[in-house]
Amino acid sequence: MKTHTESEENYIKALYHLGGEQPVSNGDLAQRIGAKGSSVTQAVKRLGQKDLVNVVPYKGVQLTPQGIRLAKSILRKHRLWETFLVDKLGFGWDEVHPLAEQLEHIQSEELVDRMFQFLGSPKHDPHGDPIPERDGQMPPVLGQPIGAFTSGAEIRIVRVEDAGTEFFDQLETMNINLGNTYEIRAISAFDSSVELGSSTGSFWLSQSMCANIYAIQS
Amino acid sequence: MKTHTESEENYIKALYHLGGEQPVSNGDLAQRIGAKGSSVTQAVKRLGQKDLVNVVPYKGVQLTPQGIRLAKSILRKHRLWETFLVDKLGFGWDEVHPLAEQLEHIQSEELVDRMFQFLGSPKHDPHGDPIPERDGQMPPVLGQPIGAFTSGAEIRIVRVEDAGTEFFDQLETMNINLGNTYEIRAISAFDSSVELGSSTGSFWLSQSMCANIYAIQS
DNA sequence: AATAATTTTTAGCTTTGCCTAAAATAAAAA
DNA sequence: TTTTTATTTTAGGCAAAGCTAAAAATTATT
Repeated sequence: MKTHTESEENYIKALYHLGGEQPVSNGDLAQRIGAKGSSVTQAVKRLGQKDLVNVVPYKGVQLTPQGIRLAKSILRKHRLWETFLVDKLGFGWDEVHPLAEQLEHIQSEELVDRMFQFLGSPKHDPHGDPIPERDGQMPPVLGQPIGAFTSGAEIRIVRVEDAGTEFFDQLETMNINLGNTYEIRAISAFDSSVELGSSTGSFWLSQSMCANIYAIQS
Repeated sequence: MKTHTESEENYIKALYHLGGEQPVSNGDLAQRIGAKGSSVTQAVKRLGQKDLVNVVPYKGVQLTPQGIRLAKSILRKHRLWETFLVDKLGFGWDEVHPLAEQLEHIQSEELVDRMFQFLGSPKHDPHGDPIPERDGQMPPVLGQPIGAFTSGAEIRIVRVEDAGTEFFDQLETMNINLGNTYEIRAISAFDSSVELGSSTGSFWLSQSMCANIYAIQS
């Protein structure tokens, strides 16, 4: 696999994040990358010449199969690094993202493979997001938002949205972690907040918290 | 500490490698970096504007105290990453250098500190080279070339020069590793090769091998 | 000391990747 | 269906980093 610049990889990542295999508008891409539209126009032109994207002027940009492969390999690296940083180095959930953005550009298949092994062949990263496999296959996206369960359900937290530092802080202060299990005690008809119960007591979770926390029936 | 480009960091590293705190000629630097003299001239001009080096045209370039601090911090990262790759991921001695060259540019004090802890606060990297400390202090450079010992001495291997893949391969096939202990059985008056003995037998080491392997009396 | 050889610098060109401002196109409103 | 608004592209600049070729300075050799 050829080698790409960091900027190129960032565009590919953004494209995959925004549209997956679907086309993405110049404007959305510009916003995501944090550059001006004109810069994006030429950047995607360069990517087009490398057959990583298809560009239809004034219409949108779409990843080619090659582009998708690359996007997944970057995502794999990103999520493996996050797993390493949290599991092995003891970083907090909210701290690892910017670091992983640097580390994901390190070029070495061998390193990725060894890291994967070292981490115990994880299927999901510390937020519960699926880590693409070597061949590009995606493990299942786990869980449903807590708000989707009905009263009485026994649930286990399996994933949290990357909804910013304040959200992660709130999780921390409420001592909510992946793997925790709760019983849904009540759902407010007024504001859709949810009462979760465990052996150590019970507490209420706002609707916006619930929307960003995913669980499965256990 | 401000943030620098990878190219800048590579120049600083090369400067430190070639001259330490002493001035270095344009030509030597160019050769080390793998660029043309003219490119080096402008590069060091840029570094001069950032107060990382002092440039005397036609004479040479010298790291400033700031530059030295930066050089050591890069070297610290490089050697910590090498340690990680070998100790934790099981890479071979000869494989880690190019990878560490990428990883040494990752910007995060926190990451370095945590990695240092995770590795057990190592003082030397897998080749036995000293890892600069947080504050820039250098642990001792260990050992003397094997050729410097006299017959009968009990020695322990503590460091090997980074003398290329073939050298490392040879170490591997001869099963020579850091920490191994031997007795110096004989020194050839003809070609200065050395006979090393251990519990499992004895063997002869050429002068060039000896020159790149460092040991201490044990 | 004068000339020859080497090293270093300057001048000018290339690519990547970003910018602003103006022109062109597409989408929405009248 | 025009006209207005919003989006996208082109055109022209700028900085980092590299290059080649020519000029200048330094070092070495008669």
